[in-house]
Amino acid sequence: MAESMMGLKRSHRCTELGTANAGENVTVMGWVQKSRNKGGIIFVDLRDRSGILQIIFEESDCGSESFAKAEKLRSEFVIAVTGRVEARSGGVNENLATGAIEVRAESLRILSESETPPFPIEENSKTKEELRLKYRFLDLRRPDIQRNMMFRSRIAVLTRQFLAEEGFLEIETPTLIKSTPEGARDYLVPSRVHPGSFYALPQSPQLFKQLLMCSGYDRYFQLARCYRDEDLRADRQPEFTQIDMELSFVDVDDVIDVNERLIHKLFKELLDIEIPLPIPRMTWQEAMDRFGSDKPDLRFGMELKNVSETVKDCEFAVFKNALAQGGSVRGINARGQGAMPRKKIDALVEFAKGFGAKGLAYLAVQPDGSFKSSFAKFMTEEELHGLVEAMDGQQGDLLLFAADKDKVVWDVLGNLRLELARQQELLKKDDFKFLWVTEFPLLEYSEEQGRFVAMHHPFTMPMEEDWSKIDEDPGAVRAKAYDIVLNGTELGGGSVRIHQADIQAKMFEVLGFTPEQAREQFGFLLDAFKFGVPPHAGLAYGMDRVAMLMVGADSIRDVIAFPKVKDASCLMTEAPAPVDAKQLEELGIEVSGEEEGK
RNA sequence: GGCCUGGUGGCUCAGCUGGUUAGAGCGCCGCCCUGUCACGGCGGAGGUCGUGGGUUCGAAUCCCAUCCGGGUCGCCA
Repeated sequence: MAESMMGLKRSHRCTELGTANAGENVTVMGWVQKSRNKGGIIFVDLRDRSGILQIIFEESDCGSESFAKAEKLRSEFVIAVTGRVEARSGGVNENLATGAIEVRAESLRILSESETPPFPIEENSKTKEELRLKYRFLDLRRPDIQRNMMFRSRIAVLTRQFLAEEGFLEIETPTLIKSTPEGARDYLVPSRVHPGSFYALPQSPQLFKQLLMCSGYDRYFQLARCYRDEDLRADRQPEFTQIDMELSFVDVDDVIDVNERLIHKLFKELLDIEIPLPIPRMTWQEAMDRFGSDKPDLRFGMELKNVSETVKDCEFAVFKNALAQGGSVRGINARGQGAMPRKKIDALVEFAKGFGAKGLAYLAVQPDGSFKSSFAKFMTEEELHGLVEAMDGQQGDLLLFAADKDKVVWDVLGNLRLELARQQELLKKDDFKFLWVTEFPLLEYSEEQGRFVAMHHPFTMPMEEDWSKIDEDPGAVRAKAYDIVLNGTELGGGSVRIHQADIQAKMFEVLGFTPEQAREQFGFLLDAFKFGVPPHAGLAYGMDRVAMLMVGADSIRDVIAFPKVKDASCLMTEAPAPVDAKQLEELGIEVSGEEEGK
């Protein structure tokens, strides 16, 4: 049934036509969004990636053959229409960019017919994501997803353009690499030629971009696909794209400068939003103390206050014990929430427990100035007033306190702060608050592994003034590492890298690598560093997250053409899937009977 | 792996304190309609209530298991 488009050439996309084209003969092609057959006159909404255009069919214009075909049109048929652009003689449709015009069809070809799609191809789809992802090729036809994909493309193009102008070279690095046990789990790829040996897919191009600096390329970037075999989240996919860069002969400020200008350009050109420069900076310590998070959302206040000093002599056992064990007591002030019903407060307590809190102490300042509190009976009137004052508590405020180890207190209050903001709808998607978080700890202690691990990665440069503490107090050493944060999301991160062999050797030692293990894992990098390596630093953005926040999507899946679901499978292709025994045999991989039977 | 949440015609949902032939809107199919654009009118088809088991005279509804999504904690150097 499908007709050929021989002899036809598309002249315009649907919304490239306007009143200025009235009288022109045009050829448009696309999908039938909707057909309205009035009997002797048929209106067809034609859709392509640019938008919608109304076609009008009357037998006197298009002839009986085309008219008969027009009567058969159904949703998602692919058609080509040649005709004349006219100002509408009926009413203008204000909802359509092309609402003032229509194309009066002179001929119609049905290039492809369509079954009725399993769900409507429309904006703001209410269809379950499960179904949309199974038919992702149809879902991708929907205007909002198409806009997202086009927006994403512009991010990529502008980024390339900007970085090229700044002297960056786009260089590709391998995606079949050597596995490194630190960090996230690797995806492994078996080698046929080396049975029993595996490549890993990169979690990032980290080592290669550092080698490029050694090799003198000076400024590198890449839109790099990266892979991490960890569980998914709304903003995490097993494969994702980094805007990855590395620069030689620079320090922190140089990296920040060029990236602030990149961010400014993207927001200006894509959203016409002027991001004020310089972007504010905050040390990791300050971020934790004020917001309980290393990626604070600055769209609202509700900062944490440390009241350990204020309550240190009180008789409330929860506070006392936390302090006795070296922890702290901190609080947040939910302004105007003093009348929150008990049930809702209890829900907040449960929420807090989800982040490791044993409980959550609260104090509501009543309109008459009296207190309603879960712990008032353990404190003197004087102590209570001191606490309220320390929290700047006004009438009608709700004060919430967590007491525990610092790490728990930060986590609990940092997340509680976000939860309260969500409840009060303080998080506006079109409000973009950037922040650099700097001076991250170099190392953090892993209870699980019983040793210090790199917070960023083992090649991160410590701050010179802290380096002397590496032996007696490794946890106190700060790093020349920085994250770029937007509205509570970590958009990207980077660091100055170690380029001195002695510091690198010490790092490996602290991380528990023997010199042999370090050699085995990173020998090529250590070798490279023997032959003249420039000081260098870099940064990588999660490009999907950048796109997600810029378009206001709730999930990273909305800006990825073919995303995977929670268990890292693809509902459309059904990857991953079992493979032929013969394939496995070639790879030298044996399948145990148990697995086979499963 | 834990916790929360959802699965009922093609789509979105209602029904869920157990009780006749499981409803609605949209979509779909047929006929009619020359200015529609959420077109309209008339008629029609379409559902093993995710799957399996159990309780019961009787299960969409209660119980158990399991599958498939979503959120989140762990995890993500």
